Amino acid sequence: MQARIIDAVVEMVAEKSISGTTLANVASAAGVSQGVLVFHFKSKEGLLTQAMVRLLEEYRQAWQPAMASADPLERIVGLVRADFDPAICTRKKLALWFAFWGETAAKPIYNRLASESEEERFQAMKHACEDVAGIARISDPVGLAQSIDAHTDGLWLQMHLQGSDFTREMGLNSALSHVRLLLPELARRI
Amino acid sequence: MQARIIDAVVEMVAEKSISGTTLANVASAAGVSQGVLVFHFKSKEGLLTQAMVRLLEEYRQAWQPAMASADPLERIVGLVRADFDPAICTRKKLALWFAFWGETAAKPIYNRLASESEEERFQAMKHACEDVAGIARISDPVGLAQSIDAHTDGLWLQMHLQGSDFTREMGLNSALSHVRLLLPELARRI
DNA sequence: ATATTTTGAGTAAACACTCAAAAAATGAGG
DNA sequence: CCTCATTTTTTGAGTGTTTACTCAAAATAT
Repeated sequence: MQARIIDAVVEMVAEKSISGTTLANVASAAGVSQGVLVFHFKSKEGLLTQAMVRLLEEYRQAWQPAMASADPLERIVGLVRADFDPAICTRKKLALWFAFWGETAAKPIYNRLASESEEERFQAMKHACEDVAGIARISDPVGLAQSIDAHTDGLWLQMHLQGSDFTREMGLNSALSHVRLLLPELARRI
Repeated sequence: MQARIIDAVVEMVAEKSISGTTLANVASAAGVSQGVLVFHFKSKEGLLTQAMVRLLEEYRQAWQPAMASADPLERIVGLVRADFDPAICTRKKLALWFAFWGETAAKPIYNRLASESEEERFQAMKHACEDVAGIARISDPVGLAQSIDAHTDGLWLQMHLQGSDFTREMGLNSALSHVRLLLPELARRI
């Protein structure tokens, strides 16, 4: 039930953004009464917060497994691939990310969740880049990590704005090309 | 008067996001009645649209002048610097960009404006990168342009989320370092 | 005198949220 | 396996507030 409700929230936020998401249309989309939304999630903000929590958890589950590899290059590529995973990088979910990012200035809770997620993922990328400096000549591993992350974030923006003109596959190719460019010594392995 | 009203809209959207921006608090912030908002801008959406138009115009005015240069490298650096211009890259205005990007999935008008602005700027970057291929060995000028744009967009996201921990100067340095990395032959000139 | 701009009280609709009552699930004793 | 008391979940009509927007009248500019 809770999952079904959050599904409906995701649907509504993706379609109508946060200002257009109401208890009424979430309840209608989930096929339940408005009362049950408040019973389970306390408020509209609780509803949206849980939707964001689930989004961030899904995202973490997409990149976390790749961190088990001993090879730092595999970890870097794993992190990049996760950003363009078919389960993660959908039009709907990109719309969700941007909807929440659009509210971070007004709602500290969204900012906290987004920052923590971003930071956790960045630390993983940073460690992988620091480790990869052991097998390739890298002058600034932290800068490398920032550059890879910034690039993928920028591609998300382009995918979000350009719609279906810019596909997931194009994004992944661009992101991997960028990594090859930054790690020419290891390019043949990517 | 119109400018004063749009100032108030910018203030409110930055502080309370789009869902928290109402005719009442915009009117109050501008020191005018609600009626005059509707008289000048027809609707809340008209008000927000004009605020976005002004934001995009300001942005264009920040990068457009640098396109007059005959040196493509100067144009590239000019485009990057514009993204971190003190008049452009403020916390308030970043909040505005993300607020509108958060609504693009729901409101086609914001999507159209954002896409057109993004596209126009990308063409400028692409031409500069194609031209710079004449003075440096560049295998993929379009990829270069995408990479630079994606990187600055990603830095905007980090600045937006991380608040004052990540300053404009840090962003500019990171972006310029990235360009140096991509154009090693011309790095000493940047 | 006429046109433009501004006001502010007013309106209907939409909003998030409440709550008493109904329905469904749970689990212990027979 | 049933019974029934208790708890948990769900309903949907209802509440007060806020919302975007209207409009006649007043103020200001031309």
